[in-house]
Amino acid sequence: MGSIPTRAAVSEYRPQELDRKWQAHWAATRAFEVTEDLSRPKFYCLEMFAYPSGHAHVGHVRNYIIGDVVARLKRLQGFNVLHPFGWDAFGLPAENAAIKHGIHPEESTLGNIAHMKGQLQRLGISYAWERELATCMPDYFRWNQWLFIRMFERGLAYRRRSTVNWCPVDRTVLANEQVIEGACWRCGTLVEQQDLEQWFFRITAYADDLLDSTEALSQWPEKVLTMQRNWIGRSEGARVTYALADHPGSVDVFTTRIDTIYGATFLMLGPEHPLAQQFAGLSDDPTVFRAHLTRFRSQDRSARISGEVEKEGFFTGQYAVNPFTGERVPIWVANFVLGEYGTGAVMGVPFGDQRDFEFARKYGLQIRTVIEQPEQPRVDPSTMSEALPAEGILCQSGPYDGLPSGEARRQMTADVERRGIGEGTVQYRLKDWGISRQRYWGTPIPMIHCASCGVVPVPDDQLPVTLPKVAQFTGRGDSPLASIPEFLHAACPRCGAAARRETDTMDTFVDSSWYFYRFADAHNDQRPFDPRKVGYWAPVDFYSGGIEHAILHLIYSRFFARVFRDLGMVDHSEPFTHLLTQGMVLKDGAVMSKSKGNVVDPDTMLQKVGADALRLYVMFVAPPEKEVEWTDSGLDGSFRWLARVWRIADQWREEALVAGPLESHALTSDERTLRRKTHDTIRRVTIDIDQRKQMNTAVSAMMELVNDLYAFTDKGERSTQAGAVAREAIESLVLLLSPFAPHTAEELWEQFGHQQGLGSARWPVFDAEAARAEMLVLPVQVNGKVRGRISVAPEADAGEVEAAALQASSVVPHLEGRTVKKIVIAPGRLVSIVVA
RNA sequence: GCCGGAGUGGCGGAAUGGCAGACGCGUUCGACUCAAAAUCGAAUAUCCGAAAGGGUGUGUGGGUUCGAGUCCCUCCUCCGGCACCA
Repeated sequence: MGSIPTRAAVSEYRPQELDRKWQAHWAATRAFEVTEDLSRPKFYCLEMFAYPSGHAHVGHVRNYIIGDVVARLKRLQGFNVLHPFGWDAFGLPAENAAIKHGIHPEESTLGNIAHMKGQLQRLGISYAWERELATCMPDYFRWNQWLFIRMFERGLAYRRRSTVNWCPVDRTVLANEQVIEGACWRCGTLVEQQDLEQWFFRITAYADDLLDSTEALSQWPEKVLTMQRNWIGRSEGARVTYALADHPGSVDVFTTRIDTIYGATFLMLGPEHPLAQQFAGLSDDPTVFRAHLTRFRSQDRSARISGEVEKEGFFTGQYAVNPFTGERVPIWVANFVLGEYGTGAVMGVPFGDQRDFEFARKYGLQIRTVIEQPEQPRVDPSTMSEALPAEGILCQSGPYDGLPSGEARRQMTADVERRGIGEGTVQYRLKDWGISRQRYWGTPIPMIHCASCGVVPVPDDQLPVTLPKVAQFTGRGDSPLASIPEFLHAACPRCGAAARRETDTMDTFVDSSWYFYRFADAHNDQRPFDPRKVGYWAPVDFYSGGIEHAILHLIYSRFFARVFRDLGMVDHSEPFTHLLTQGMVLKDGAVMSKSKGNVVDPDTMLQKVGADALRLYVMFVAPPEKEVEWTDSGLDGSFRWLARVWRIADQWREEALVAGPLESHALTSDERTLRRKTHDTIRRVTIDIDQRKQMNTAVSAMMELVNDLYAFTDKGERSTQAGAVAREAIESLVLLLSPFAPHTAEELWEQFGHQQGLGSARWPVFDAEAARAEMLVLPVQVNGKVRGRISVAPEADAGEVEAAALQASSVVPHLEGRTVKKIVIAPGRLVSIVVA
């Protein structure tokens, strides 16, 4: 039974033609450009901008499609939608390519941008391209410099010595990302550590703000919030001063367990601790002492590579006084004490800390029981096989005996404060953000070093400090800018004397920490942005991107939002209201990469099936957060389905065009059924995209509607209203589909007689009355197993439903000879009968 | 080690505590065709059964409930993050 009536010849679905036609139309009508409009609600939809590597693969593209579905939905819902795109255009790969191939980074970057922009346009992503920005352009990075100076003025940008990764063969500093298992990614040489003067951003000033506000980010994935909280790593404790026993001076330690201080039988310094150096001089053999220190310090780095390094230490020959017990305790240097956390020194409590326990056992240091559990005998240290970190009741702790741990911490902290030998403090794992890069292809740090005035900012009216043209990239020497005399030599802005320009550039994460504000006012040449424009558009309502930025970019951006807030330029603290972290697209079980040769090129797919099938497939294959494996057969399926939509629309077009208005009271049963499906689909697709961000189930819902449309068509029913009902179904479908398959949708919309285009269409409205079922079919369970089903009116009361259930022919046999104990009715869901 | 997340057909996946496997891929069958492709339709967890029907089934074992993929507890596996943070 060939179900398709053979009236007119069915027109063929040729998506590539539609892509061209509608992309040209959108460009000509500037369909996605926007301006501020206070009469309409705004919606700022953003995908993380791209590093212009040269070619976007389908893994990148997935993110842009997710954002485009949301942006197109929101436009149809009547929002004024800002949906911009730009380029994270500074960075090491371009500079390394310059070293290797001799192409200037600017040239290769701009070329890559042009190519990738073409790729995105061919996908029909609805960007407001007039707001496009590239961070490597002076009209963008001058505002990095402007902001840097504002931060410098407020003490949020400062300079100090710090340790960096240094490759001795390439003679250059490497970013952490470029250190692969302790070695330089380019030449494979083991990376060394060097102390250099570096610029830092004082992100730690906002540690509590950043931490506390995670509570308010209700539309962020819990996973990302957890990662950020761990990264900030707030821990409450106390700083306690130990006096040296035999010399003037003291050592501060940080502890979260001051309640165990009576068990602190020794003290440990990290190898970087200044006192360790001093003690070397006092020791019997300073040379051996210093050799140990050096060995520990180099160990610390290799420990990160190999994982575990055995806990080791040595006695310094010096003693400190435990301020609570008054005992002399030996001071050791230990290889596992971190110089950069807390005070760089810790008290050793072998009873309660596993590391201290192992250390004490190894070197025969005293272990003292200071916590006991109610109703249990006091632990004998000689029988312990591991530390007992649990809280409990203090013992052998002088006047604090009998106190529970928490209360003891409060009292003991108060007591050290009263005695002036410490205080309650908070420590963070978060460190200030080192932004100096000894590289060329980045934003020059706008500072001048003057022998008499010190570090002086470049005056605002001399910004931007631009990058000098470099003819040859050798990859040798320190900062490439340092070897360019025209750049290096500058007059001090304050005294006019000959001075030296800062030759480091900024970490590219600076560029990406505020680009979302610049999009609101992308061409402002007076300031980074007009606060009124940002006030209209920001914060970003929907932000999507890779999970790899869960900490880095997303915490830096939250930090910058606070800086702008405190500069009075934005009125919020959180820049991204709703965050979606999209999963990666794998091919052959691995992340796509050029080196693995498993890249799926979107352009190849576009030639094969068109933009819409690619977009639809990527949305249908799995929920957006999930990692997915690319399959060609799935793509073919999406193409076939779009062609199926095309054909059914073609079937009904003529009848739809001549059909009169839909009269809901005059419909046949089949017509009412299709109508119900239409409106149920509107409801489901709207919720799936708008609220749940489950694009895959939205597509499923549309597929069901199309299946029902075919079934409806198959019945051959041609009442006066059939065309009107089919028209409503197809037009609704076209609108629901348009965020996913905009080219096909525009074409069908036009074919159904709409001259205005989807730009002036409105998202379909769910009609609850049309979606209401006439009869409900309820399953009937007997003792938890489905034994039959009954058909009841939606408004039937409990008594009627109960009676129908008990009389259902397939149910009756299961009730025979048994007593009905209970009947549970889940309204509109099922009936559950419990029998004895 | 600590902190997250996840385990459902051959595959991707779906299920406000209410008919497990929607939708799609694949496979099989039918229609159309001289034939094939495309298309349209049907079937497709598993076991017993000719069928009607029945049993079993969402990593493991328990629990709560009239009812558990979903909630609670135990364990196993996988993925991700942090990892000597005192």
